[in-house]
Amino acid sequence: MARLIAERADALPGLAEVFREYGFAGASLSLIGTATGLGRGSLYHFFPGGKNEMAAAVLDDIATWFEQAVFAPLAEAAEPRAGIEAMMVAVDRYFQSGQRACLIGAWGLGATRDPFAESIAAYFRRWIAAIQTVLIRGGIEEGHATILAQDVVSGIQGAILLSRALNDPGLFRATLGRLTARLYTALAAA
Amino acid sequence: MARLIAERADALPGLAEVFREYGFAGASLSLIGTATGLGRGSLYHFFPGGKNEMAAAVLDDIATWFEQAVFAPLAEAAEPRAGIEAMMVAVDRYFQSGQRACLIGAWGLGATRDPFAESIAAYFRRWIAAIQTVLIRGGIEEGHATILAQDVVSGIQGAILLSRALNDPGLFRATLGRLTARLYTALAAA
DNA sequence: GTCTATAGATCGATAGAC
DNA sequence: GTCTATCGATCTATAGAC
Repeated sequence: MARLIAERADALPGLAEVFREYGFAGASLSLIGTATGLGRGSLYHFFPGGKNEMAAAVLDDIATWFEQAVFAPLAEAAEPRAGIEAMMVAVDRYFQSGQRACLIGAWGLGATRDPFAESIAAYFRRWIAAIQTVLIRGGIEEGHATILAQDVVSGIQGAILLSRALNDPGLFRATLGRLTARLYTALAAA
Repeated sequence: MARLIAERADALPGLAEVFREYGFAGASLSLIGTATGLGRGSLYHFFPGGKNEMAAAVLDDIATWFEQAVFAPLAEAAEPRAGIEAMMVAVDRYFQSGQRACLIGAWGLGATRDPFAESIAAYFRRWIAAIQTVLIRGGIEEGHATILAQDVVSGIQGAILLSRALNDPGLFRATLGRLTARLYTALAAA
């Protein structure tokens, strides 16, 4: 039987879960060891740079995942509205209707941001650009597309936060629906 | 000359700053001692329950501050639009155009939420209710007022997060402006 | 590559002098 | 009330056996 953890990448989901739930400072090597099933020796074998390297790898992994599971379907859809719909479905699933926090967003709020500031900023810049491109392709003027894209990303992050705080997944899904409708309206008017 | 820290309340701003920046787990007693100018002995004199009691006191203090500095002007303005304007000005100043994180929002995203879940939820419920009341007073139907109020609170939180992540205070102010405009439009149509 | 043992630092919290 | 000293626990990281 194959080992459960054969390479570095296999540890990333467990790592992400612990970091997301406990933050960088709160994610102890004990918690990480339990979540990944790896001892200290193995963890430092895969991540010689310790927690910092683990965190960087997780951020990278999330960015890669969004690239293929969210931005690609958004850009490659035959039609802007279909792309937006695909993005929203992926977002709702990934964030579990707002009950699963956005690790990158949460880290941007505190001092954890500093060592990873550029990764965090790049993630959001990329997301905004991906939406903006689709809106421009749909005939919306560039400046307006920028504002709409920022509002959507900001709106999704706010909805995660509020939906989690109020323990109300319905609030997240309803907000996603209204954001989608706003983009459709803007596209219809363009 | 009077002591700088004469009572528990005097330590709260320093405590809030450390908790906001480093999170609950990352806020060590060393950092807290430096920020407040208090030794361990004094801290445990004022907060016998340790970090948990400090955190609870900070959450309480923030809720009280919002009550008088944000919700009261919102409710007591002669006219709904003036109340909303007063709220937005207070919010922009308090969150320093999005460069200062919302401690309560950030804590809701991680495991720190658990011991304080009710305080966190109550803060956001109260904020939403305060806006909703003003909108209803302005003639907006209750269900619509709920959605608008949720969108505003969620939008503010998302704008803090995105504005901090992108290090762009202008994004926060612009988003506040658009949220205000949406409420004005809804009020004008009511 | 994975383990245990442990170093060395720091953690939250307490005790007792003043 | 405030301090210093210090406890035991836990932390990150390393070392070395297998």
